[in-house]
Amino acid sequence: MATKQGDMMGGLAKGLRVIEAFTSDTPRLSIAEAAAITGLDRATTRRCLLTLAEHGYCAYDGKFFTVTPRVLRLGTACLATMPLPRIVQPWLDRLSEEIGQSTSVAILDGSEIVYVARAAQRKVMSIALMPGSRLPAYCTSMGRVMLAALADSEARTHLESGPLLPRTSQTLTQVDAIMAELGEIRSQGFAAVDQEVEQGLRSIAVPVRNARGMVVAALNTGLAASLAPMEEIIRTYLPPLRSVSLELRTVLS
Amino acid sequence: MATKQGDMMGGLAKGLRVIEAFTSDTPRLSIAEAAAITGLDRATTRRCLLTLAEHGYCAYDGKFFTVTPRVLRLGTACLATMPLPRIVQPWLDRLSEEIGQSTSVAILDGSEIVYVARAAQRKVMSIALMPGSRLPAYCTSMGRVMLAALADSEARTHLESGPLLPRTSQTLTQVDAIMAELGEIRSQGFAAVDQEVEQGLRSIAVPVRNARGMVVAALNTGLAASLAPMEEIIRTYLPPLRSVSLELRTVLS
DNA sequence: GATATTTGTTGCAATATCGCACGAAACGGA
DNA sequence: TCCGTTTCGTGCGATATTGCAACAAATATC
Repeated sequence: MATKQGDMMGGLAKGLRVIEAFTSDTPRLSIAEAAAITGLDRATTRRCLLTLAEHGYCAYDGKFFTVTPRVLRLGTACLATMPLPRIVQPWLDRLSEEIGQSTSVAILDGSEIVYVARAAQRKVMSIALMPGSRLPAYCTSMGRVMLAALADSEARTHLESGPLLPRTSQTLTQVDAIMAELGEIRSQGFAAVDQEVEQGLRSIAVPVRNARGMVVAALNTGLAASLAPMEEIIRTYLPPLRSVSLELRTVLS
Repeated sequence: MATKQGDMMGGLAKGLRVIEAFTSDTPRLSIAEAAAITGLDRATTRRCLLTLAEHGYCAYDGKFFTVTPRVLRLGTACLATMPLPRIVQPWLDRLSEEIGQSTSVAILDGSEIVYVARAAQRKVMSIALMPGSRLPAYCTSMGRVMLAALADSEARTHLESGPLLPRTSQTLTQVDAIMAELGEIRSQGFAAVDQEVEQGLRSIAVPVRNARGMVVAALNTGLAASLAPMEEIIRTYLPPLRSVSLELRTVLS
């Protein structure tokens, strides 16, 4: 019953691959370039792009295609349908004000975390994070908290699905080392990451559970490593994070 | 040459319509519901949804479909390819700090504005705005600034493309009245909107031009109406907004 | 609890798409 | 400018998709 041949639409799947071919590294694509990235035939890629252009998702200057803000509608359809951002934002704002640091909530999508809400205070990371932004799960505090909530086999699958790049000199890049860390996180109930995502950034995260106790997201805060040692960060910020997580548990269905 | 029959992919266009059927009002859809919204045949809708599910864009519990965070990738493909957010964010942060108010940058997409960057200070609006959020152009300061940059006929087309709802008692809802306001904005170089989007919110916006002088976005700030009369807002905040807009002009290609 | 309505699924003929192959056009390097 | 290379656009047979119609299962209505 699953994946029946006649129930699939090849054209749709191909078109979505073409949309995803547009990244910050390749914001403008010719037909041949898009074909090379997606692995589709040039003729097919061309038809996809022309269709996307016809419906306003792409702009075409006769040579290059670029995606238009219209495609944002596709993505925000998701954020819009997700009650989580709207629910957590007030808590995030209050928490951020209380502790004087940026706070974020993210969910897990495969081996990546996706920011769904954020209350920014100061800029500590070089990258600008906003709802929809993605970071790999293996090296982020929120990612590890959510991976730790999965079965070992499932977490391992996600860790093995992509390259574990050493983003800094301290990044754990061995699956077994990260699996061991997940065990630690599971028993202590939070994740602490010391400059593994970015040099000079320390962060801690706690799981966010719904009323049934399932981990549905992660809540974190991060600050410049120069401001405090990890131990002090945990002592200072873990209690308020846990407190907000507990409150959220009662309001999340 | 444009819109040639054989160069279009019906399946892709239909699938995108199905994705857009998911909104905050209708976050969970059965096959028949999605078919009703999109106007597609039930069989076709089913094939679209199954394809989306197969590729991880939808989740299916046997009865209802929901979009997954995976579709955010489609939308953020756009934000990621857009250099604008990354470029303006530092300016926005500094401006926001300097004037002590929230600032935003948005672009125009048809008759709507789309937030692409934002530096939040205090919460004045009831709705949470973030990159990707949309508001109608006709009643927002940024929307009017960008409509004013278009040819009259084009601006009018956009104004007439959707209903001009009175969001507050002060919202302009007549096309001619808004067109007159656009003329005013064009000559004075900024837009001031007094509680037309939301009761108790005043905002002003200036155009953001690229090096060639084309209006590519709008920059605004807004604050609670109780804090200052419009005149004072203009006197206090217009100069710093203009200053940032001028600086941006030199860095935007 | 029986009937009417809606919904999910499938068969099938009409129709559209796929990807290969080919010619034309654009590009790049000497 | 010339030639080699790449890219674009298109014709076509093989193949996949479309939407109608029909039916069974699930809901809704009385």
